[in-house]
Amino acid sequence: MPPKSPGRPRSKRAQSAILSNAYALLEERGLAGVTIEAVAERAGVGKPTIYRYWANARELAMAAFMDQTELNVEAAEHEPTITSLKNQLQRVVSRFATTAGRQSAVLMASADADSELSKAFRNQIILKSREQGRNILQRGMAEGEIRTDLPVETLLDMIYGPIFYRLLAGHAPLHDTFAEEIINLTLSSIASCR
Amino acid sequence: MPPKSPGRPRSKRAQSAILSNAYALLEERGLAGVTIEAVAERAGVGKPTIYRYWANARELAMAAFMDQTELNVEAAEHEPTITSLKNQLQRVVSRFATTAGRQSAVLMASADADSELSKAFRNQIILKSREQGRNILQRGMAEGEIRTDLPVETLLDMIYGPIFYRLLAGHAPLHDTFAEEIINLTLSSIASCR
DNA sequence: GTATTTATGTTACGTTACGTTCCGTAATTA
DNA sequence: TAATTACGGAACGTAACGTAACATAAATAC
Repeated sequence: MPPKSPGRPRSKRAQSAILSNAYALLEERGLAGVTIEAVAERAGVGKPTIYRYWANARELAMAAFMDQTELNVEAAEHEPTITSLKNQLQRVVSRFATTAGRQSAVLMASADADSELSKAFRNQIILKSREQGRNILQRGMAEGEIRTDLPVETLLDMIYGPIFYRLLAGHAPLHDTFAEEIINLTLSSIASCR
Repeated sequence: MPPKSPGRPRSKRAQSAILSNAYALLEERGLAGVTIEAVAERAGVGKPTIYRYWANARELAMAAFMDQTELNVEAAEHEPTITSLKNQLQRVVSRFATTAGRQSAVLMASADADSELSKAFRNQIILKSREQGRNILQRGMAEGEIRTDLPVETLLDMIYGPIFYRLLAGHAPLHDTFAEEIINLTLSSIASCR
């Protein structure tokens, strides 16, 4: 299965040492602590090896964060929409209520909008939860649980925006009941008339 | 009126040249373009003069942004709460839907949480609108227009969070009807039963 | 007026991290 | 065995940092 090209194959050991040490530095010292030279030293790797894969320290930090993040949980089939929303939002809150999660807002803010890796980071880390939420809402609409006359994009921003707002401004922590409160507030707006 | 201390007084000309050129660079090239050396050259000022006032380029950029920003509009006395909210949110959207406004999210994200100037920036630029919103809501509660059994902090995050979420992720622009849509969605949650 | 004090702009310096280049060595295919 | 590709190490030029030393300018104090 490995591609039979000649030459020394790329070292999986180096690759994963780079990513894991970059992530560790991101947690310990924040984005500013993720310098190529620091990662190279801690990972026991040469600087050119890092530059062969990533263009700069920011992109490496994004790759490291993505490498450590998996948010792929499907909603249960016949769950009420509100329950699905609460569960999903709670998972998102848990992921970002960490030291490194806080840094993801910094990463996104400082990202070069044109780079491919920035787009991937935005889609996979920042916006994936929003896409999942859209799917849940649309299922709820199809099943008649959710009103269909709403500006869905704005509604999604009101559900997921508060998380990144708190990460950014830091005026309040992402506490346990945050997800539930958001969905409860949303609920009274979006539920079909009964 | 000027304090009668001996010695050459601090140059108002230098001070304002530094701030305005820093802001111009922030708009033209983003936060990364605001380097001390670039500002010093454009402002016709020595580097040590800048360092006498600000600790580093980030703090200077924050000061420059604050210097250019005034968000102090009082709500009309006997306006309905919903109208006040819409007007205020619309003003906030207008301020941040600019090139430099976009950079304010970057600034906040990269801010050193411990610095005095960072705290001032957070309070004056990022959170001031939220405080104004809280005042409007509380007035509405006192006058019976707004339910009083809601988690106000979370509600505020759902109103102002979407703005910074869009600045950060850039998945959609801050268009003209954004403020109105947010408040309309909020409205059905918070209005007293009629 | 002269001395004192404080700020200004210039120049120069050491430091950090950048991103690149070159090198000898290692690991794999042909 | 030859060819190819990746590796880690060392060295380099560059950009901007933040600081220090300096002569000069602009104010107050005597």
